[in-house]
Amino acid sequence: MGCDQSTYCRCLYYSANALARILTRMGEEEFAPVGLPPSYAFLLMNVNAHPGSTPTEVSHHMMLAPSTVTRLVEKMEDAGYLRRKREGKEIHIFPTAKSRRLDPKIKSCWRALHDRYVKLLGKEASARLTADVFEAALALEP
Amino acid sequence: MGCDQSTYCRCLYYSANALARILTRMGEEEFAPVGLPPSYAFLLMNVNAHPGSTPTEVSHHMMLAPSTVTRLVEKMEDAGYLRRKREGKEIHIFPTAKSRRLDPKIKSCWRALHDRYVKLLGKEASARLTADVFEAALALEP
DNA sequence: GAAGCATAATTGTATATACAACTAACATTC
DNA sequence: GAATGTTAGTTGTATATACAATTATGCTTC
Repeated sequence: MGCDQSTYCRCLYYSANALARILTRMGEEEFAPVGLPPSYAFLLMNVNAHPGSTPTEVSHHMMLAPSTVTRLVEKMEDAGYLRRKREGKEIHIFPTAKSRRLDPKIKSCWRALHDRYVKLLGKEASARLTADVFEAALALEP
Repeated sequence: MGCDQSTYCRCLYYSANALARILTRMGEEEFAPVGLPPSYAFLLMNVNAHPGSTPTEVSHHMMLAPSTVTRLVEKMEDAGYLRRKREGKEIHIFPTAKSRRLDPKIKSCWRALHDRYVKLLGKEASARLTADVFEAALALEP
């Protein structure tokens, strides 16, 4: 697949998007046991680890736009996993018992996802790639 | 931003998606002069280079699902950039004059995008990263 | 040459995400 | 203490993308 014309595969926009799509699909498969798409599971994991975070904080942690966090939190509140508390102009997000109970399962799916790509890429190579990709994201961030 | 908890940034799902989102935004900015989002511009570039491709071929080149290609081509046909010709059970996609005329501009925006991230990451590092990311995408592809 | 299988493309519907515009609360300054 | 600016969050709307189901065509085999 791809790259017989030797131009696309030298484009980081193209390659990074291709990789992200593949990992998103893998993530959806591996997170199926928790009954939530990976982005929601990540949000719960984040709030479980940092109860009382504000949307702004979450958006920094997860490198997402604030409006995206609003959307995700909204749905998880409707589904009974999170609770929002207004305090002045800030909002604090808290996990419910339901979210806490799910935490071990989320973490085990997360490990399964990790193991799956490590098996295909190799332990060393995948660790290096992940670090390089993350570093590039930081360097390019506006 | 991100990664003060030292867990997320070791997750390729998370890092790859973060990088892809940043590059998508950069792409949107750099491709603004052609008046099309980068994914459409890429499609035109591909069809200009390979007139008569089938959607299946394009979906392989661009590493996209066939249904996504249908959607993209549809819009570009409506906008007068592409033309579909049925031949038996296959479809062949051709550029119109409008698409061919746009080609140099698309390529110059593409170069601008390239230059922009190279400036931030360095020539060597970005070439290596792009190659590694692309190779990983191939290795993980189902 | 009809019945069933295989392949190509499309459509209906859903997720993930963002930007720009807006609202609400707070801070500053005169 | 009213006018102005600033920050936090939300909402309206749009893009990018996919999966599963469907349609349309062609291929095989008996």
